[in-house]
Amino acid sequence: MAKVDTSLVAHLPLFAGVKPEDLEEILREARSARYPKNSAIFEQGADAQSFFLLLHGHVRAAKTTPTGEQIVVRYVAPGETFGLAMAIGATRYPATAIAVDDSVALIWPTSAWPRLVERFPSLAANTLQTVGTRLQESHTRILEMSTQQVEQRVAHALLRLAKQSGKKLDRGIEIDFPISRQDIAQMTGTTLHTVSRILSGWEQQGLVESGRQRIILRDPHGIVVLAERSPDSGVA
Amino acid sequence: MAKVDTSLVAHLPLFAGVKPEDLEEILREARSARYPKNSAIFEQGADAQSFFLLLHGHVRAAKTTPTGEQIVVRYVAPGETFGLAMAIGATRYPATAIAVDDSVALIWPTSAWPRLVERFPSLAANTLQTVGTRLQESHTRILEMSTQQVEQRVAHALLRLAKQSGKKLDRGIEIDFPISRQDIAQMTGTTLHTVSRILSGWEQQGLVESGRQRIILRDPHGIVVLAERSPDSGVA
DNA sequence: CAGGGTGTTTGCGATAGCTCAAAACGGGCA
DNA sequence: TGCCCGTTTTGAGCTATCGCAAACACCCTG
Repeated sequence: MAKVDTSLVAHLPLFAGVKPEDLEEILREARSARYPKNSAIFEQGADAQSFFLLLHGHVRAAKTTPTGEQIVVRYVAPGETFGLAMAIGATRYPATAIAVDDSVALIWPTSAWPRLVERFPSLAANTLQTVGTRLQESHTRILEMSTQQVEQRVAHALLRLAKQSGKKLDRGIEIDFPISRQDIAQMTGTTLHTVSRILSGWEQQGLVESGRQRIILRDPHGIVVLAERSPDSGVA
Repeated sequence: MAKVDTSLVAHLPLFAGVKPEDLEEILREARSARYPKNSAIFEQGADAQSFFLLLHGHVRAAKTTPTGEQIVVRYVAPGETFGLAMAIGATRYPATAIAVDDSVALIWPTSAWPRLVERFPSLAANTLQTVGTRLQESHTRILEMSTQQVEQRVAHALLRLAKQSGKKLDRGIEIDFPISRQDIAQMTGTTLHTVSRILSGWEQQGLVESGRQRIILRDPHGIVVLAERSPDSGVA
């Protein structure tokens, strides 16, 4: 277990207002681990023994129904925390976390959280902020699912992914991790078939370029237009 | 402005782990106000000058799209906090809060939050817990909207309302505040027409008894069955 | 007690998106 | 290099739910 360089994480929102020497103390309680592509980090319903800070790679958090349907709760990008069950008073993970790319994360034992929060109250405040933001985003998503059609929802989802994990290319913006039609369907509350049809259409119009688990937004602005277009203002 | 009796609020999750004398200090910073039925407490987009703890009544938090569509984010019951924009680092309210019944709330100025959290770190921890729980619920709602049909979603919504704000009657459980078909539609991502049709059907089967802004679950268990029934297992 | 207004019910198309089915595709691995 | 498997595409019906429209019922007010 290599020692973590504080300079790599000092700027993260989680550690805002934490003194460098304190940060070192916090990091001493963590270990780091590597997760190969497609490996599970934790399973929904399992005992929440740890919480995580993603350093490299990308992680998909998904929730499964008793009947086996899944939705993608979110994609975790480097610098973000996940598996914070303890912070919300849960003892089990409410979702499953899978590395969608080779990934590296810092891991703290859940049991360390109360002590850390006591010693460094800004941790609680910072986490509150993050969780609050996620709650907002979650409400936005509900609003979208209630009021928008599938095409607009897919547009919004891609734009968010591009903002969070977009890689600038000459030809456009590429989503920087493998993502399937199925994944997008599970983010937007539709089926992979519908997503496929939509992307095919967009490809024809030159809005995107896509392939197996790969999407490039060639005309981000055009997609913004789609995302904001009111349901009936179709091109005559 | 009458002084608030600590015994009324001491047991609330928000104040868990706060010493009685500290609680008094916290309450000294608050004032209380009365909101008549159907009055606005704050508007989406307005400057978040205060945060609230509901003492009596019921409050509906709703989010509006640029195009005027609304969804109900949640109903606030007595003992719950709302308008915590500051906790999540926002300066404007992300939703509109309306008293659906004559209501009374404690009000703190947003500016007091940082000081309070500094002096009483358990406030942050407790709030984190609450917000985390709401995030969970929010994810559950997304899961439902993605995977269930309208009838099941309405069933779940009513069951949650009954649990949160149900009043036991001989004939069943009554939702203890005025709620319209439209409101339920905005909680479940459908239209008031569809909700009306569903409730009419249920009324025929003796599952509910309902009228103008009033719903009584006459057979809660029957509704649980509906809520959990897989999409296709209709009665032949 | 009548009037007006909000909330509710119900009918009747219209349709977005689902389901089922099958073929084509692409990439990694032996 | 060729095979195999997971992913994507596309077609063709089907239906749950919406959208519109109109009639209705209840409650509060004057």
